[in-house]
Amino acid sequence: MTKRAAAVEEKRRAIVRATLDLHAEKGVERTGWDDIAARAGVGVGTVYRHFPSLDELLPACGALTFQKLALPDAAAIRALDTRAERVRRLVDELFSLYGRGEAELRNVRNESSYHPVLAEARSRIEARITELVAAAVAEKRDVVGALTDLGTWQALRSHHVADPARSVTELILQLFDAGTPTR
Amino acid sequence: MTKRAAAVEEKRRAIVRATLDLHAEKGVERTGWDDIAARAGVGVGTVYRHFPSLDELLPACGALTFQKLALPDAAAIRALDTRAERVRRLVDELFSLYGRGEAELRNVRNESSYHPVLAEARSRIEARITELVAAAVAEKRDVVGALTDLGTWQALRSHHVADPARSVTELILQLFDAGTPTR
DNA sequence: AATTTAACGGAATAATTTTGTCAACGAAAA
DNA sequence: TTTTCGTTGACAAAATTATTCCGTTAAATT
Repeated sequence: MTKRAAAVEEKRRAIVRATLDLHAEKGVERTGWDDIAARAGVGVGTVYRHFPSLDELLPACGALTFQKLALPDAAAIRALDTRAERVRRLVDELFSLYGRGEAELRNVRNESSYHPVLAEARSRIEARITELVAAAVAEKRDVVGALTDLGTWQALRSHHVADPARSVTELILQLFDAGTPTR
Repeated sequence: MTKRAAAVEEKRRAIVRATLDLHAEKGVERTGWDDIAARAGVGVGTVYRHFPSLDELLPACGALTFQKLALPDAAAIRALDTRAERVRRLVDELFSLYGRGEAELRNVRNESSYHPVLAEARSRIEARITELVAAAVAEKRDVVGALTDLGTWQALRSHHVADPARSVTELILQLFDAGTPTR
């Protein structure tokens, strides 16, 4: 009873992967069952057999997504001795997170308003990011939070800044160094 | 023939305003004719009489929106003598633009992919912003562009930074001042 | 005042999209 | 060989969205 089970599991995986792809491409709301079936190379009936409703499908996607995101741990940052090190690490961790989860994070932001599952994912993620920032700096958390925010990263990205992490790290450190603020 | 015409014009205005409100609230795609009619306090038939299709309605909204946005003029920035002044002015202009057109600019970004009208508006807006940045600084346009981008502004906003314009202006000026970059 | 004209409203209808089912099929398991 | 069970995709049901139509109303015209 194993060849069969393997095939089933494979289809299940294909369906989840197809769903994730489509979500990344056109968002959660605009992704329908037929889309998923077509993309996964299976019949609609099969999709329904595995996931009777979005309440089964979305969590399956969510699990994979969180696995992919691999939210960084605040302890690793807190453990570092100097602020400069912590900031550097913070920015590196966050920006590589954004890099590997760009589409997912975008959807979570854009569609959380009308989908509870996404709203919950969003607050989980944002809570963790807040922790990370708090672990890195004790002051100016607002500005640091903003400079390491997804929105800022996207801005750096779309303006083709060569090394976003380096730029932001330096900006933040200057922010603290600045004994005599310019002007 | 004037009392009638005035009433008609008033309805027309109500419809456009309702549409803009709804777009701001839930996006263009999720706004339907019935929504618009209800919000404007008119019948669906009336909406159709004034705007037979989205091809009439959206441009009407667009015109009002661009009027509201009042895209800043690059010449005003270029005319300033020092870089510090130009940067300060750039940030002020852009951030107040973002402040007054937050919802509209968000939609233009989020929905430009599936609506040509929005795509065109987007490129018009972005072209102008690029001009403004170019008028303010000759070097590091990428980073300056990023730091004054809508995404960055939204990040500052959501992180409750007290005075986003001041913060960013200082960051940018430090960026140029920094004789000896930190570390 | 009577008549014409044109906008209005919104129920009714049509079109589209989305969701969900099912009987026939076929390959693995018994 | 027979049974079991996942698969399929055409099809039905439902929900959503778009569009029309005509009776009503009020301004304009005569």
